[in-house]
Amino acid sequence: MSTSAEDLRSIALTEFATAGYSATSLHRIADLAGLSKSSVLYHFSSKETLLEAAVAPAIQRMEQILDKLEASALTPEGRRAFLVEFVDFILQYRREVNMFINQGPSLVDVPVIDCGNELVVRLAKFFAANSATLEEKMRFGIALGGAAYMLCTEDSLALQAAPVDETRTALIVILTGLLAPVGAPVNPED
Amino acid sequence: MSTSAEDLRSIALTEFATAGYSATSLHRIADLAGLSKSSVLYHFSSKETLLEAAVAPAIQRMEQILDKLEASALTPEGRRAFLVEFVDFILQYRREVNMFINQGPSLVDVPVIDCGNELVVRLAKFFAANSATLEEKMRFGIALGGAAYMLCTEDSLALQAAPVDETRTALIVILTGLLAPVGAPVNPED
DNA sequence: ACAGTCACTGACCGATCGGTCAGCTATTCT
DNA sequence: AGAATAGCTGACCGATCGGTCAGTGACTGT
Repeated sequence: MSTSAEDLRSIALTEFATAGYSATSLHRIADLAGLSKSSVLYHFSSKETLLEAAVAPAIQRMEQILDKLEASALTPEGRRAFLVEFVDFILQYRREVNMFINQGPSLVDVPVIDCGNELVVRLAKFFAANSATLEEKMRFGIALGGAAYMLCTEDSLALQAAPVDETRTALIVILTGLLAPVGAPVNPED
Repeated sequence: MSTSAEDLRSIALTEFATAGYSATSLHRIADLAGLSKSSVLYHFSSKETLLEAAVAPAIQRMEQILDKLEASALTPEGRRAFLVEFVDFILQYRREVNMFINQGPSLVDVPVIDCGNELVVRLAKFFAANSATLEEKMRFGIALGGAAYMLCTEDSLALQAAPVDETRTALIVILTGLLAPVGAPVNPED
């Protein structure tokens, strides 16, 4: 059976995302895992190493998505393909995305977080380069930050839990409307 | 000359919003203010008191806006009036809003934060009660979280600073589109 | 039987945290 | 002049932080 290492990674990720990295002690992570603090430091040599392990998969995936986005021409089809990929990405890695959105700016000097922040900047620059107006740039920020916020606080805000596929569909619709090129129809199927 | 109390409040608010409440030490606040930690605790009897003083005005204002919203019928005009008020609110209190959006869930048990979180829930419930579909509810969350995210990270994301009134106009346009009743025209002036 | 590795632990370390307290200086009030 | 107050400070406190280290029991390969 997969030993505690993966459990620790997941527990730490959840705590880092919900309570905050600096507000989460190794002691608490150990308690939640039913281990001692020393055991946590046996699997991960430091708190920062644990953070890196927690967010690394999300960073790799985001790099893939960005590479593909930057390589493709910005056709409407490419834009929509990216959007679906992006929605699936934040659905799958919602805890990690929440960390970068909420704590990214405050966790500078942690290398892996800086790396993630650079990805956000890359994404922002790509959209900024393809948007003429301030409004378009802001649409991107609202879409990214808003989707991440929505996914990570839906427990406390939404009064009942929604099925993932419904959430996914709604997200795609909303983000499509937000990120559509200015002047383009919001519902292309009309 | 306004003594250090108001300076401390503002410095603490900025640090709490950008670095996080638990990641900000009284020592750092004191340093930024050019005072000693003891002086900070002279003006505010505890770190939590300082936090309360920092966010209290925003909470009061938000309560006003919510009272007015809940008292008014949900006419399109009322909806738009609220939206403008809300945009001005997050523009004026962007640091406080950023705190509640990013750290609200993690700072439970701090009474003043709980109070602010209740306001967010009140706002969410109001919109949920007036929206039939999951998508509509999510539009609210994306609008709120996205606008707050955009305003508080525009320094690191947007490559040049935008004038406040341009940001305001763009925000109103985007949020109007997001929060418009389903089926309503996005641009009513057509 | 024995050496080695793996998973884990408690004791301990220095640093830093929020907070207390006695005391200092400058100004104000009487 | 003398008392009181406001603003501020350094020394100090217990708690907790991330991290180190010596050791322990279980399991494995020889």
